Amino acid sequence: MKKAEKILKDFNLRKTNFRIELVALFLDSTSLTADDIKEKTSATKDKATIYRALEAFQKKCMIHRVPDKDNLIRYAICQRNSSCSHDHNHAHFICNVCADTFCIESINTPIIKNKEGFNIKKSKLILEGECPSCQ
Amino acid sequence: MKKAEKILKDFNLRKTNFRIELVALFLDSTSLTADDIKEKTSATKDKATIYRALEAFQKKCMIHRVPDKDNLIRYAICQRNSSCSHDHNHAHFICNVCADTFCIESINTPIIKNKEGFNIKKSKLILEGECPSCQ
DNA sequence: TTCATAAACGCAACTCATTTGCGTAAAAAA
DNA sequence: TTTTTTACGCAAATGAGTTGCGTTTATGAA
Repeated sequence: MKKAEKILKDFNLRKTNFRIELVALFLDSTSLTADDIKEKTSATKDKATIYRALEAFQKKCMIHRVPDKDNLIRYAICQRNSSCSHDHNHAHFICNVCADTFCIESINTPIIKNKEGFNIKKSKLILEGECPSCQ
Repeated sequence: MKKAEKILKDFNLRKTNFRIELVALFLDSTSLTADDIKEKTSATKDKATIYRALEAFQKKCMIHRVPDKDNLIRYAICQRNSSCSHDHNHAHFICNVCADTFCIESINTPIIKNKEGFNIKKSKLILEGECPSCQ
């Protein structure tokens, strides 16, 4: 069994042609939008199928949402698998050139004390610039 | 001359009824979406006018874009005016209850060294939780 | 292996924020 | 005041994402 199929099995997701291809694509990509997926997969051209697959993957925490340069829906595959219990407390980097978003696992989001009466429960850190390939 | 009118003059923007009302609304709000503006102003009901006013204000750096809970276009008035030269290197707080976005001027976005080959030019820090009024 | 069933697919239609075109109205400059 | 420039307001367009629904497929039980 290929790696993509094993992942689907581990996350208790059905192994359809499209979803197998999609997982393989995630394994080979830093992050993906619906449009990226449409371009880079052969199996389907239907956006509803794409969005529903993304939603299903995300519910099982196989992928996680990442920020996008143009506010599109964009996901990256989770590095540490396991169930949804693991945190996604790493920074994200958006490349201004290729518009891809990268997970920077070596930088954590800061832990910030409640301030000025705000009850802070979570923080997100988004970095911008040029990725290694685009400099 | 009222404060709103002075601001428009200072930023070299035309003083129309709607824009005067809109500046006054910004002065009285933490942040605003197009929908907020539609609800809270009397002068117009037209969304094109609203979006064009926001774009014009932003180009002169009278207002700055802030993150939104639902990825809508949302702006806040700039605290330190002056031309576009001033930085917006403060954190933003999104309230999960009222969905408003607050500028937290007392928290700066972190300055992060280039890492793993990424050329980091800018950072954004987004906090989430409950604002003082919603706790 | 076959059958039943729950889930995924594919197509079309829809929603909704935001944008654009264009003729008219109103500000600012001359 | 006249001219020029910009803003307004209406309508139509755009485009990402969603939903409905009939059909197909994967899976698990018999």
